Amino acid sequence: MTEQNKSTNGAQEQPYPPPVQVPYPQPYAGPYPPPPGAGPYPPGPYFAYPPAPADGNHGENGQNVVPPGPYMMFGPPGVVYYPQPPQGQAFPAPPVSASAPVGTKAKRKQVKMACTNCAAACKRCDESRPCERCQKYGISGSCIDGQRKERKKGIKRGPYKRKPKSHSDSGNFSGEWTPPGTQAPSAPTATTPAPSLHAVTQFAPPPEGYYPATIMYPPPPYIHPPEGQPGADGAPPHPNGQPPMMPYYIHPGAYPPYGHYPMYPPHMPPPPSNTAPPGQPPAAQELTTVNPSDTSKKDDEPDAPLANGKKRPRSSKSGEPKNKRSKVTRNGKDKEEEGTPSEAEPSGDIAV
DNA sequence: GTCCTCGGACGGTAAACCTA
DNA sequence: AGGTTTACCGTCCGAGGACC
Repeated sequence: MTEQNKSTNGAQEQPYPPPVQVPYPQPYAGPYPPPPGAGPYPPGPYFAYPPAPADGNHGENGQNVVPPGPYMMFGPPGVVYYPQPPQGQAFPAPPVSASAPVGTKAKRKQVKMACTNCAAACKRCDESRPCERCQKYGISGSCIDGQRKERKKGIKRGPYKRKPKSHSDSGNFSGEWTPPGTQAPSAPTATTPAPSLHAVTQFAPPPEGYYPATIMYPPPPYIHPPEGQPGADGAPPHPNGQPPMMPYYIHPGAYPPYGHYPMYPPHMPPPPSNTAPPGQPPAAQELTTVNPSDTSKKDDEPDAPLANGKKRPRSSKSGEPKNKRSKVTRNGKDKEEEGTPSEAEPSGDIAV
């Protein structure tokens, strides 16, 4: 849960765990799910993120027109109801406290190649040339792409540690997804409808601010529709009459927080003793992947962020004289010598 | 108060490794 | 051969010092 500790992106710090009750103006009034408070668990409301439109509900440009949530859900840990509202109805806007996720921010998007000026100033660049920043500072003439170093070759490595395979075949949602940009199966689309039982890992990663829960099961009051028939709530058909297992994403403002949900697959007995009661984080290992962004930064574990979420203090700030535009790169090479724009930049430094 | 610097977190991706 | 894992290398956020 290191992401929790990371940047808050200006969002207010909120206590952990978040308040149990998140005010919600208009409880969902459809035939399904049942009203809050139906079970021996906190009445919610909770919020979840729908994996994809099950009915191929897409916009004109093929864009997913299902609102990104948050959606309402109810139930005890491990149980989330289908979030679809009744036909023609929309869920009310989430409470403000829930729409400003705790400790989250949009994933940083990098340009493929920053211009030499931006690279030297360690500032955001864009694809255009001259880039926006260079235009702003009137140095368009020197706004050129740098030269990318060739990658080292022939470096031997030790044996790889294979990651445990997730059992998506049996419907288990591992709580992980393939990182975007890799060989990830694409999110369900109009042509590839949302799966319901297997291949639950084929959903897109949760939006920023949401956290993966585990497979979700319908609550006891739910009556499964006949095999292959959509539920009255619009839920997708249930193969073999089994309950749908869908990964949902827990909003940080939800309760219980941070997706600490034990799994109760139908073919497995629920964890007996070490399962925490609703609202309590269960014993470790229940859901290891809690945050999407935690997949990165594995090559240097000791570099983990400080416990308080702050960056470690700068090492060279202790009265050491600043060496203007003399940034030493990771490989020990001084950028100054690589023809960085210390002279390309007119009238001294333009870093912003 | 604004500007500027730059440490280091983060992201992209190629190379090395693994498995069918 | 194709998929997975690792780690190199670049980008750029954001804290904090410098400057006006």
